[in-house]
Amino acid sequence: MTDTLNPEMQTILELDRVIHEPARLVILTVCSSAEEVEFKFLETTTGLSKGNLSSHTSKLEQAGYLEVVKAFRGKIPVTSFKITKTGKAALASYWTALRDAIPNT
Amino acid sequence: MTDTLNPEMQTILELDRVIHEPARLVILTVCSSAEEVEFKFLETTTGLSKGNLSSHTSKLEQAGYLEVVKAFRGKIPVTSFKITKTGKAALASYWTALRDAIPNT
DNA sequence: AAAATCTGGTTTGTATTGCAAACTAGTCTA
DNA sequence: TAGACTAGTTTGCAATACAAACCAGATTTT
Repeated sequence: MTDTLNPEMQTILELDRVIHEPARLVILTVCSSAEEVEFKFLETTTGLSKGNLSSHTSKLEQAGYLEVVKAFRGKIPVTSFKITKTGKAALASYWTALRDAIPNT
Repeated sequence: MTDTLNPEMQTILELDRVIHEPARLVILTVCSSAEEVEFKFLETTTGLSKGNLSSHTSKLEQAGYLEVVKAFRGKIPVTSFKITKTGKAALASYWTALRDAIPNT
């Protein structure tokens, strides 16, 4: 029993809270595996409510992790999301931090 | 591009929020690696404020994940924590869920 | 022995969040 | 042209995370 927390635990305390929220982690991870992802797709696949999804994507946009692309399909508005470089990097180091922290048994 | 979220992402959306909070994850993980852990020890090692630490441990107690042991060392009160069976189980399945969700690259 | 200080926490107040219900803006249908 | 549908945003509220303030008692100082 020492007096210092092991480093992995420290990194957990410093995890990026924007990404740590499960809904946003999923959104970002989905976006990281495709060129561009539509709002509607995220809504149906994640099961998040529109409102909830909207605020999480806004937060990810504000953080600079997601780029929001507004377009029309015919006359119908379609909102899509693209992960940014910053977003990719942040996600990667989030996963890395976690991977290092998980007890390996 | 399908219409179903992969299962790992689903489990992320269902993560135990009591454990997901970084402070509590650290507290619980530390407690899982020792018979009994003192408040003071957690305070100094984690760097959490007393108040913050107090409310997180209360929450873990309410969830049935931690047992709180109140005692005296001489005349000084000492509060210690022991992880419960439920707590151990919850922590284990939290880690498992995460391990399964982490992209393996 | 009174006052001040220290120890070990708990409670309170506040700002931030996560969430869905309600709303907005426009399109399609009867 | 009224009503329903699509695609999202905004609003209101309950729950959090956090530290400042507080409390009970032990110890030290004057």
